[in-house]
Amino acid sequence: MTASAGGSTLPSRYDPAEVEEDIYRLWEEGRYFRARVDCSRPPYTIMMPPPNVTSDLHVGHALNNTLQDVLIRRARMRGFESLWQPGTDHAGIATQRVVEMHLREDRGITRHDLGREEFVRETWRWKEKYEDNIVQQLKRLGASPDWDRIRFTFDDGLSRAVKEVFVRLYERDLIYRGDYLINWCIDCGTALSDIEVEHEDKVGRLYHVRYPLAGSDDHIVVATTRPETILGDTGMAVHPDDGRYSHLIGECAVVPLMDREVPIIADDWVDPDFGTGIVKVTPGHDPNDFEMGLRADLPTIKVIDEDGRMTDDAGMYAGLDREEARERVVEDLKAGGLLERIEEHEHAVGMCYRCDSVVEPLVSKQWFVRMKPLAEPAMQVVRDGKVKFVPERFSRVYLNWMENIRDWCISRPLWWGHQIPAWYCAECGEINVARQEPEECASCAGSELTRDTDVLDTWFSSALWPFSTQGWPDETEEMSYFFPGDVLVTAWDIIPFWVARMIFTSLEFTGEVPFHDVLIHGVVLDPQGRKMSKSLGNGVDPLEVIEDYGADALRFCLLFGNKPGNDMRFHWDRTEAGRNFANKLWNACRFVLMHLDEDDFTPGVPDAEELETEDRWLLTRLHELVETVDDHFTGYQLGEALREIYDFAWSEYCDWYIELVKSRLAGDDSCSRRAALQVLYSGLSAILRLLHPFMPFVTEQMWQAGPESDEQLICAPWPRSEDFPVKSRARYEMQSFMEVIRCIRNLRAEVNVPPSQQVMVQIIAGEEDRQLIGDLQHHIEDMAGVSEVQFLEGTNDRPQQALAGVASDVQVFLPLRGVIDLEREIERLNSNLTEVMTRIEKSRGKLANEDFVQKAPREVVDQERRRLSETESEAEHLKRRLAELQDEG
RNA sequence: GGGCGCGUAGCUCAGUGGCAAGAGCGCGUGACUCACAUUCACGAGGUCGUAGGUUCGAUCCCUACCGCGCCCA
Repeated sequence: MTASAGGSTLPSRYDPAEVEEDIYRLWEEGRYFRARVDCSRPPYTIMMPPPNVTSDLHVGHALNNTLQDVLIRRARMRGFESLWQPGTDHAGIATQRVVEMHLREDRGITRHDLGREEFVRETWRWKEKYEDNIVQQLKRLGASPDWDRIRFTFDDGLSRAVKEVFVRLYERDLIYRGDYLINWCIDCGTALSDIEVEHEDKVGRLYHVRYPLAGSDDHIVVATTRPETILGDTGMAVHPDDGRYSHLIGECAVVPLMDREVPIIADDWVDPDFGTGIVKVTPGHDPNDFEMGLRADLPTIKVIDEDGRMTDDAGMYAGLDREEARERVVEDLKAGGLLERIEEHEHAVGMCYRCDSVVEPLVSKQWFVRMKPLAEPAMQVVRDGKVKFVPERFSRVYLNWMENIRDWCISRPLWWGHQIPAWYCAECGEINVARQEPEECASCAGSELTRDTDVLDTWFSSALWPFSTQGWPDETEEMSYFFPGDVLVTAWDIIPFWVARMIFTSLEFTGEVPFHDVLIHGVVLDPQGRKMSKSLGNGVDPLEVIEDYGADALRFCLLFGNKPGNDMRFHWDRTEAGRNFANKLWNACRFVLMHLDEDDFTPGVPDAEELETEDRWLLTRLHELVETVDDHFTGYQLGEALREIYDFAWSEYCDWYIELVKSRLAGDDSCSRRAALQVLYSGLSAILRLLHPFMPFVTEQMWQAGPESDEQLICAPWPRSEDFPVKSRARYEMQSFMEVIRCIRNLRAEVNVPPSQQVMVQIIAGEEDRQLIGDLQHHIEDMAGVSEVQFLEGTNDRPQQALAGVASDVQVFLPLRGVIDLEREIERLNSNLTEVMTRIEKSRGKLANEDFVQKAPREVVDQERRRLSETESEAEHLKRRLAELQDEG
């Protein structure tokens, strides 16, 4: 693959399937993804959000990783020592569930048939398989992380970090164990943290129940949506300022069906407007009631157990399923005349975010992280801008969550995960938390120690990802060089799950933020705007897209027109646009290379005196393009950056510049030809380099066929705007020229002159324009199918049988005797004139406004004046032409 | 109840306090033009959700409202 291979040997269509695998191998063999500690260079670090080993990747992962790959590839080209840290997540409960399902379906057994050790071994096998799939998928996508550094949240090193963090937090009294109200998913058989519960509004029933007052014939009425929890009531509550009930505070009520006397207390939390203004307090099964119970020192009674059955404390309802119990309780209340009425009522029901079943709040002995002291500094770094969210609004989501944070329940009764490093002493009951299994109890020296069987919430280990992957708790070179990371790229839905937790653990254990920027992207939805899900079967498999359209097309589709933070719908249309664009580039490259082979060629920008107008224009535009693209990158506006490059490459480079230089390439002037080639190649080279982070395969493939293939594109230097000289005059000239071309093409189309038919064009223009057009005359002939350009004096010999058009102060005539329909021509010119006149009116209106002229910036006013004078001359020319035609007719 | 986002061309979406507001797809007309029909040229299509306000100037900033979606409680 050298320069001599040339463009002519390349097929006329880009076939991604043909090249992607080879190109990826080329990068891997060149070890370009590798990041080394190199203090002579600045580092740039991105931590890949580790995908779960539960299953293959979906397009959401494709978006997430494409964004990261774009950033890391550009950083690499800009000379940073760029680490993209890859890895996967053991995803405790999710993985355990899929493996269990697999065992059930394939072998008809449960995890209990295997036993804990064997089940964990089985799950490791699952992990190996899916991690491998995930890696293969990422490679197909073109992702360029440092594969040598791949980590897993459950590997030895990370497990050591998890243990270390647990022990230290315990020693600092930031982890504790106790009986508290938690969310329990009966179907998953596990505790859930607050954020794993989703609230859904459902229409249910509100039962108004009579509670007799102790020592009185009177009763009070309480509204509840969960009558079965009456069995666990240990108090009643009213708002302290609620005058209706102040006399009841301190009295007792009798819990129906249980004959238990419970106190009536006052608590601020009670909403006087809800129901009757009196609530029952069930500390064992409601989070708010639990808090109230603590405040008023009420006992806690657990009437529903972890299987969803009523406990012995539920009296005669013991053993019933909670649903059955509800029915029975309602019947019995009715029978006892204690049910006043039932009404329909909409209320939020907590559902497990994983299995969608109704969560049971219950009191259970679990491990917790004390959040308040950890949250405070984690909020501060965001308020101070040490961690910046893009878009900024997500910092509010983060702060809002942190402000209302409750202690984090971290224990899970699972087998797949980091087992909690706590041993209980059979003799004295002491909890021994240690990095290694203790030989004896620290308190009583007893030797009978049993380890807690629970494991930690997966997110506990994910929270350490930014530093545990770098060798922490050891003081590694990596820690001091690559940490903290530069940017984290993730979807908004895991800000609380993951982003927040990384920030506070990182601050607690390293004293630093884990990353400086957080780029938030949206969720990829199906074409109808629904979330992709397995149950709907509307998911899009990234591999399928890659196979049909190529990885670059998929990446294009995910990036083009996508704005940070906004969700996006997946559209095959856009994938097709990506494929077409790749093909367009491919062909542009073929064209350039085809001409490069003919003599030896050195890349570079020619001397100023060798440049033609179009060359100066292209170089100027390249200068602007690089600046704009860099600006967009600074703001993480990757979609906009891509759009800029796309527009430039397709419209300006291909449609205009290439067309303009064709004649020079075919001509005899070797000096002009050489200059054209150099500018042509400069443009192509810049486009390939700018586009490489977005569409790495096709760009690398074309680079390999070009004259600089001794170096791979992946490590070629990122373009600098100062490499391209700016000539604003050229931009102005080209604009005028393009207007003239469009005008001619327009007139031709007006009367359906086919491209094959050459026409003669007559032009009337002022001295300056005439000079300009004269210089570019040959281009006009090439690009508008013109056989000859004649310049006319404005006053005499104005053409009669001709179509007329105006571009600013230039009048263009197509003398087409015989095909002109006078009526239609007059009509057309009239409608042009009307449009021009409205513009003039608008412009004059503005300039007539004193305030505008005085207060608007000088440039804006000047620009408006220029615009007016141009439009006025257009109107003049149109009017004159109309007059001529009307005389004729 | 609190917070957030969205509403711009037929569809999906970008965008900006000041050009005649853009793209992709779709649509209409013409062309197999020697890099590319996964193409080229030309065109149609928008009161930038509604009503006020700030401003010399608002699609953009502010307020209210309507419609859609999301998050938190």
